[in-house]
Amino acid sequence: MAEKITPRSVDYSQWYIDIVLNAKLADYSPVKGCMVVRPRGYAIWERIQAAYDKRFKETGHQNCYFPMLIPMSFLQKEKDHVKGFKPELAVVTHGGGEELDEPLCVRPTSETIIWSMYKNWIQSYRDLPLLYNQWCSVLRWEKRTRLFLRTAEFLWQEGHTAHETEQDAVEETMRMLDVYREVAEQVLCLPVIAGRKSESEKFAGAVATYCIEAMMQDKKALQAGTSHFLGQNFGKAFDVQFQTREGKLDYAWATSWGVSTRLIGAVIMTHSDDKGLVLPPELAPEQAVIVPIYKTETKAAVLAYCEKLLGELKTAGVRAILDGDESKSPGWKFAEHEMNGVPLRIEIGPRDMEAGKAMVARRDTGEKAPLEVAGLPAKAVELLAAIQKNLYEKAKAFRIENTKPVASREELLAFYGKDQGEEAGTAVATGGFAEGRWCGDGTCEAALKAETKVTIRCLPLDRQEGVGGNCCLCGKPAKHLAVFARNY
RNA sequence: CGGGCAGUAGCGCAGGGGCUAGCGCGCUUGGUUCGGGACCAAGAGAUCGGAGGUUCAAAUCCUCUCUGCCCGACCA
Repeated sequence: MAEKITPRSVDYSQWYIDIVLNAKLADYSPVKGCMVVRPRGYAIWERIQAAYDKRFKETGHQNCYFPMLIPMSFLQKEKDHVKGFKPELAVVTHGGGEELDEPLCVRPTSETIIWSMYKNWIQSYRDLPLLYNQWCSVLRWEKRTRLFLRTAEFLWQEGHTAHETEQDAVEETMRMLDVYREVAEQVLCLPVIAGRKSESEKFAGAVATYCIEAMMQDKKALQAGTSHFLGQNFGKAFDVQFQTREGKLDYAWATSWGVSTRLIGAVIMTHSDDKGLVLPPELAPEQAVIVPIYKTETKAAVLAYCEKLLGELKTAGVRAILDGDESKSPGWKFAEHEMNGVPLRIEIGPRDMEAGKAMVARRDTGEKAPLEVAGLPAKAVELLAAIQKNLYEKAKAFRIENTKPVASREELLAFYGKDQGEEAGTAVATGGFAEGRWCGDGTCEAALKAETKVTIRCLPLDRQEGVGGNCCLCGKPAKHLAVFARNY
């Protein structure tokens, strides 16, 4: 099939949709705002899950499962929480043909139902910490949806922990933020900025929200994961009291943290090009594809040569496939596997066979070179590692290139261009990340957002020491170093 | 939820009151091909997004509705 991908320079949004659809990662569902994750997309999700789940276990967490339906009254117990989520709730009012006594909402997140249970399970400091996680889907009635980036129902994981002390909970919040950062960088090749959210961007019900923010190729920011310090808000709302070491009563301290299938969107928008999907080898369902090239009389020999190599690649730990489809020409297969983001393509024809070689092409750089087939499996492992590294480095260089320190309002406005926003159909934004000092006043931030749609993405954790000078927006003394950007 | 655009075969499109709804790609079958999206031949595939209405006659006109995309408002 000759589907064309809209080039990024023409329409970035359409390019993204073209990739998702053509690479068969997901499709629209009959239900508005929902998506079907297809096997190729789900395989990527499984790899993301595996990487995170391993680290959750290593940091002492256990998986569990809580119900999808939550009594409406539970949501109402924490006032900020209900205020934040009410507009996005789906509510079940009937069951078995009869109206329910109490409506049930489909979880938009599970703090409330989980803490209603924690009340029963926590009596003493000896019961703490409670370190639970669940992989599930949640539903938020979104007005405007985009495949993977914002859908009504999405897959995610939510960690919910209860602690004895404030310090323990804060440490947990930061520990999981660091797990998010590490996997994003090492496995997804996403350079991210770890930071704290401003008050206005905080999770409904949290004391503090921390996040990892990534820059997409259109220079907009994407929140890739969040970790919340919930204080005693839910402990109090659900009356989760425990006896302390001193014999007194105290409310449990809480955290929650989540990453979602949005990460797949982040990977696509960070690495892919106009030929299609580009995937970090660690995430790629297939890491190498062998494309045999033969004429009728050379077919058997070429295929045998390919089969042998395929076996060796697998033995070396490479997820390799042989594309033996006889109804497609080699050229078609090249384009197809590029569309699908297979990191390495190995072309083998009679000429290579005679020379004891194979033509190896890298998806990330497009480089193509004949390699000795004898050492190829080991070389493939090296190349995959090199691609993994290159994708991260390239994305990081792009972010640095498009990050600018700003000292004044004028500089900031100039960075984002006079005419704010994007024209329809030319969705590559001006600007990028602006780094500026900030007074910490929410009105300052709100005014900027109203005028330019630029918001404070986060206050980077490692850049807050000795922030002096004045707010780049209002000129008053600054308290923080902030990263500004337009965002998804 | 507001403004704009679009829904006709799996995909991309044409047809804008009239008789059997076309085309390209893809798909099926057979054959020839095979180093960057091959070719020939023969086939299959559509209640024209849905509902209602106007009419002798509706894919085509009218009303409502659903879905997607872009822009805005809202937002983990």
